[in-house]
Amino acid sequence: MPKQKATLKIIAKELDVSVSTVSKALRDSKEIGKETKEKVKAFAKLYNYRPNNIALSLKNRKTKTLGVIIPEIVHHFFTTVISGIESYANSQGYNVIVGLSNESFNKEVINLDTLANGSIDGFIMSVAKETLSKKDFHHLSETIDQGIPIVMFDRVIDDLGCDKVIVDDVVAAEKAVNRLIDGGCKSVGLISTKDYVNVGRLRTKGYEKALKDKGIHINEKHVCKLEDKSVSLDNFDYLELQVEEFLSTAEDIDGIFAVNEIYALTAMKAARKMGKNIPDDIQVIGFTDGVLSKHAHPPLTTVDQNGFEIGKISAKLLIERLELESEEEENYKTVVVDTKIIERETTFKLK
Amino acid sequence: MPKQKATLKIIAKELDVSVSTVSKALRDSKEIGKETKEKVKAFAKLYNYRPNNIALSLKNRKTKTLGVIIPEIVHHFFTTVISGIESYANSQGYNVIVGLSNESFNKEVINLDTLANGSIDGFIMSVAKETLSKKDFHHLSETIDQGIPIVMFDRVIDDLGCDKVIVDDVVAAEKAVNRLIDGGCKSVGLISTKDYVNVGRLRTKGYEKALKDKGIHINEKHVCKLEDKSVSLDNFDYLELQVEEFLSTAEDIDGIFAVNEIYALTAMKAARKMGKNIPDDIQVIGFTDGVLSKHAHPPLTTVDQNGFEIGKISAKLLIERLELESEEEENYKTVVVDTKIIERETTFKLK
DNA sequence: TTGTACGCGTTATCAA
DNA sequence: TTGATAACGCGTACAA
Repeated sequence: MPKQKATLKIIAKELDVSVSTVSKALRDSKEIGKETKEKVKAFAKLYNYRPNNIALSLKNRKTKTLGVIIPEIVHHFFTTVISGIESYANSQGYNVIVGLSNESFNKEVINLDTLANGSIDGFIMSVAKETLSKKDFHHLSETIDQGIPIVMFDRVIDDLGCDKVIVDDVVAAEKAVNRLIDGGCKSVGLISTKDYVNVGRLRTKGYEKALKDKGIHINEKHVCKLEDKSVSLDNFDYLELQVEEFLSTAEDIDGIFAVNEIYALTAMKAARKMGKNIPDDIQVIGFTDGVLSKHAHPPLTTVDQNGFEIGKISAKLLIERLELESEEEENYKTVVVDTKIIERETTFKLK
Repeated sequence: MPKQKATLKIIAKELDVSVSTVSKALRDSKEIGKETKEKVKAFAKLYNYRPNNIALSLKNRKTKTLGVIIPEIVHHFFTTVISGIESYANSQGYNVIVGLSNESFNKEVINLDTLANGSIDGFIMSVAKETLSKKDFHHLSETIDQGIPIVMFDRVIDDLGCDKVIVDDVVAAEKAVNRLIDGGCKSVGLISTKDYVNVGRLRTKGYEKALKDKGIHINEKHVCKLEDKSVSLDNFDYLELQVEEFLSTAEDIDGIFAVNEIYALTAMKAARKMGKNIPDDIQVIGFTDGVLSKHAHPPLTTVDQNGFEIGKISAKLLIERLELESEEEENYKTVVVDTKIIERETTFKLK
């Protein structure tokens, strides 16, 4: 077993030919004689030669790797997106390097900075919450200015020159609410976040729009906007209290649209505590189709964000841009990915 | 805004000095005059100069990036491990490149192959199930022979020259079973995988050991070994059938130790279907503390694998080996990470 | 104090 | 048909 890694140089020396001959032989150039070619190839196979990626990257000024920066990785939506990115990237001969911002502005900047120095050809990212609230996007515009394209998904910044992949939260929420109404609900309640959280605001908007379109008056007792630093699992108990209070002051609610899984599960738990049955007394639809929904009791009907598709499209947009010869083409796209409702057992079947 | 990326060469030309002067000035070499230094530094800052990682990698024959290859990323345990890896790696100036095998032997080989050609300095990986059942590890030993170190975690191959990070599955399983017995269970059932899955086999062993140590005869009707390509969520229905059958042929079971979350939840579901109450009729302990356990109904008592720690230690071991000058040191370590039981509501409280 | 030359591994171009 | 050279961007030993 050759402990030394094979390079063109080593093969050349061993075979007593020049480096360029070896290179050409291996790439099957017709410049090289049949005999030499065979000799070189046999030797290369024996020594298990592989071209050195780094050298190629340096030469081609392309690394064929994508930098993905996300706020958090222990999170179903983001991992699904990564899955989609990997899948498409690999199929196109690209690798994926992952950076985590942990929702921190500084870590996001550092990540961007380290990777931008030649390690990657372009970024796919979802912005950290801190960055969003700081509204400081100079690191993003700077990397774009340096000629490194970015594709943003989900948490997106409006006026930034880059491709974007999003879900239409308003439409998705409308779908969910309509589904509840079609399933027979008379009073649909909403469990959302405070309005400063982007997705919460948009999904609330969708809720309102759906009701208005059906000519239903919006009862503010049916709307619950939770203060909730991070939709994590740690503050679950506090959430529970808030939701119980909400449900007990709006006894007539027979359908709930919750803007995420956790809220939906909390609502189900609270309802059950009040002796209500799901879906017979209250139907529930959540948002984001994660493991929780699938394994809830009963399994939760949800609006699927389609993370895999988001990832795939993001990778596609980025790679297309990377491989576009003319860098002039600055017609940035925003792709809206479709959502669909995954029917499970917290809603009645439609006939 | 400079659209062109700054290089030493460009700065040198612009300032009409030599490339090495610029290089030295930026690295604060005392060889360079104060004036020149300042001039160069100012210019570099203006042009936002950063050394090109790729060129450095080529020169140093080190990429300062770690390749992580895991079977699946939409999976709580693995993402927790990645989190730990990232955290330590970044603190040491390393990046992390992620490859997914999707439990496939071929994809694992391809991933290893593409990354091994200079893109990374070493691997951290958990082996695909298919690789495990094929028992074909030539790709692993070959990359090690090429001088690229591997650290394996969780799904580990015994006779392979590399560092390993594992949880003592036997002991952890024993703990779980003992906990059930201490909690009053008379007939503890096991839901595990077929024996060729390493962790399944070891946890089964722990189950058997715990019973033997208490002088309890092992009833083969109490043991269920599921055939299960990937513990994913897609084949849930099929799983359910198998578990239901198992439970109905062993009616006396009053405690279940399941080797993963999904199996545990499936068991709970099946038990409930049979009219049994949890924990009153059957107590349950799962393995791997993920979101599912936390939000199960009722919340599931589990053995926590401590993925973050596993990731951190893996990264530490790998980086230490990478930065070891003497490559001779082949005293490979196997670190055993401790597990603990997270008490929730599928077991009785101990007095 | 500054500049030249070299090498990391590869390929493209041009010369032999 | 083969070989030498340059270049990608960097750092450093050595020469000026």
